[in-house]
Amino acid sequence: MAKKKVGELDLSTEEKIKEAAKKVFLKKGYAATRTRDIADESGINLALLNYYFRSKEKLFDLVMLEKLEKFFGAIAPVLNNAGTTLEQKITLFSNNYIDLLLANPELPLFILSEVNQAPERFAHRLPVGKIVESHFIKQLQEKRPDVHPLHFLMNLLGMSVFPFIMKPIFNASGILNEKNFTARMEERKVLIPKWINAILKTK
Amino acid sequence: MAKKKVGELDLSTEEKIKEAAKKVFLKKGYAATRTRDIADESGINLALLNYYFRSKEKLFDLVMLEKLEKFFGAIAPVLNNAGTTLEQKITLFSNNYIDLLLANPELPLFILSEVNQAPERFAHRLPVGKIVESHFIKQLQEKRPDVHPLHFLMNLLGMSVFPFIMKPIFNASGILNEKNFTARMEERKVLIPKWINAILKTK
DNA sequence: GTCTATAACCTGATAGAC
DNA sequence: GTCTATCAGGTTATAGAC
Repeated sequence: MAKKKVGELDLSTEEKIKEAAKKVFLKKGYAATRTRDIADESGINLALLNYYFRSKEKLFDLVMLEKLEKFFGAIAPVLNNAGTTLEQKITLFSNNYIDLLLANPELPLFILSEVNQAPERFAHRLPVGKIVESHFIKQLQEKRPDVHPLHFLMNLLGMSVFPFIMKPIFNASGILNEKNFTARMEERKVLIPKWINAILKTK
Repeated sequence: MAKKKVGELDLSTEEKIKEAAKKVFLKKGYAATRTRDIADESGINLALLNYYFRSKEKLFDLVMLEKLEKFFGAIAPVLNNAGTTLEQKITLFSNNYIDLLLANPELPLFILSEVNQAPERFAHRLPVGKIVESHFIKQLQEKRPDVHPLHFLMNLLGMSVFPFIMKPIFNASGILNEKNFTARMEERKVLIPKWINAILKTK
C-alpha cells in the first residue's frame, strides 16, 4: 500500500497544509524543504499555502513552536514537581521521555539542528531556565554538593535522548533495525534509573 | 578586531576555497549554504569555486569526507586496541574525544544532521561496523553478558558527545558561557570513567 | 476558497575577456 | 588562473479568473 498522504485524511485545508508542513519540515529541515514539497504532500495547491499562512517562514514558526513545546514541555513538569523524590523524578522522566521519543523519533535532531541554525530566533522560546533552576537540580545539589548538578542532568537527558540522535547513523549502517532499536530503548527505561542512581553514589 | 576571513590567510586559491567551504558548511549545513557565501568567505570569485571543484555538491563531499574521518577516526582505533583493558579504553576514549570535540565543537551536530538528511549518500563511509564489532564490545560482553553491550557504548559516547549537541540550546538560553562549558567538559574527562565503571558494576 | 499563470527574485553554473 | 557578466532553472509569493 502506498504511504498515505496528509491530504487524504479528513481535515480542513488549513489543517492539511499544517500537517504536511510538520511532516516535511521535520524530515528535511527548514532550509531543504520547498513550499512545493508541502503543497504536494498535502494534496493542495501551492497558492493556498500562502493564502493560509502568508509565508514559508511563518508556517515554519508555527511548526517549530509546536515541536519545541513537545520537546521541552515533557521535561519541566516532571523535574519541577516538588512532591516527588529524586529517584521518582529519574524514573518518571526516563520512562515518559523515552515513550515520547519512541513516538517521535525525529524530534530531537530536528529541534537541535534548527535551533543551531537560528539560535537568536528561538532563544526566547527555550525554557532552559526552568530546567536549570528546577526542583530536580536542587535535589541533586543536596545529594551531591561536590559535583555540578548539570552533569547529572546532562547524563539523564543524554541517556534518554542520545540514542535517538545516533539512530540515523545506525540505521544507515544497517546495524540496528527498527524492532531492535525499540527493544533496546525499552530496556533503557529500566536501566537508566539504575545507572543514574549508581552514578549519584559514585565518589 | 574583525573576524579574520579565510581568504586573508596565506593559502593557494584552491585551499582558500576549501577552508572557507569547511567553515560555512559546518556552520550552516549543506542546504542553507550558498556558493556565494563560500566565495565571499574565501575572498575569491564565485566562478573560481566551480573552476576548482566543479559543483557545490562535489565541494561538499570533500568537506564531509574529511569531517567524517575526524568524527569517526578517533573512535575505532581506541576501541579496537587489543592491548588495553576495558578501563583504559574508557579513560582514553573520553579524554581524547572530549579534547577533539573541544577543538571542534560543531562537529557532532554537523555530522549527525547531514547524515540524517542524506543517509544513503554517506552510509558506505560510516565505520559503525568496526565499532560495533570492536575489542571494546567484546570486553563489555565478557564483563556484563547480561546487558546488551550497545548500551554501554551508547552511554560512553553520549556522555562525551551529548553536551556538545546540547550546546547551542544552552548558549541560546544564556545559561552556559564558553568558559563554563569548557570547565564542565574538563570535569567530565575525570568523571566519565568513574561513572561508566560504576554503571558496569550495577546489577 | 481554490485554481492557473506568472511575477520577482535567488542560486548554481558557465561563457568569454583578460 | 581570475574576473565580470549572464544564463537557465528553481523557488517564494502574488495576481486574477472562477
